[in-house]
Amino acid sequence: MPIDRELTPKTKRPPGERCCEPVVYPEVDRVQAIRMAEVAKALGDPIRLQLVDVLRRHAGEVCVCELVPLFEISQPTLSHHLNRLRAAGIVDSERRGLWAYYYVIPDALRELSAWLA
Amino acid sequence: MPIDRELTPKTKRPPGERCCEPVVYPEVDRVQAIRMAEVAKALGDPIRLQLVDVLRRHAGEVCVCELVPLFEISQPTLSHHLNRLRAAGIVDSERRGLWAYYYVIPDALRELSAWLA
DNA sequence: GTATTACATCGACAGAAGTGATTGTTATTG
DNA sequence: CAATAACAATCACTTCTGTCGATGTAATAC
Repeated sequence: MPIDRELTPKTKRPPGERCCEPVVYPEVDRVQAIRMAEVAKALGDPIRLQLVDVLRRHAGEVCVCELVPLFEISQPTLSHHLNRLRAAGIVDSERRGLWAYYYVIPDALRELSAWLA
Repeated sequence: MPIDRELTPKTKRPPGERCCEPVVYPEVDRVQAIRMAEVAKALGDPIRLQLVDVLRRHAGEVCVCELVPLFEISQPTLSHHLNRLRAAGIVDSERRGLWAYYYVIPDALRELSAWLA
């Protein structure tokens, strides 16, 4: 697939002169990139992505035991995935009696979403 | 942080009767989730995220040797990250003489971006 | 009290991933 | 031709990640 922008070819440097100085720089700084990459990494698993999909449209409606049969994984593994989502700041939970209700933290996905758009 | 929706608490099941049937389901199916998770995973590294940030605003302008000094990693490691982005279908490259020009594939991020929004 | 249920934590394991030194490949220069 | 430059590929190493079985904990039911 060709690209639609003009290439700006370089000429070979004279011997001894090292490669090009950078001419462009990232717009997102390092700290921002680390934050967004952490969120992206947490979403980088199909099960976690579907979990977030369920949770953000049914906050407070589903307990963990209802989530387990949605995926072909064991309960400890699901618990682990929820932990990873929590560590990334994407979800949090509330306990009511025997049941735990997870929900997506509002605006947790906003920075990444804005950058992607 | 409390949630703003009403919880729908369950009552304990009678002995022997196993846990709740799922009442809600993901809206994104498995195949879709695998695709998007693959993209998210590739973005789940600060360097790769900044790489995409540079490339999508300067397609065809930067050769790899200009990218190396932007990050504190070796050239083979940068090459490895570019390979991962390519494997995820996010970027592709074109060779011109000694130089390789990477660019972000149009719409490669669209599905994930749309789901996040 | 005991039994049971929902969920978390721990331990272990295989496979994936990030890193760099070294080597290989291709193209340009002289 | 030889020398050099840009980039990719290989190898080795360490750390991280997904998975499950077993165990632990807290709450409810009897």
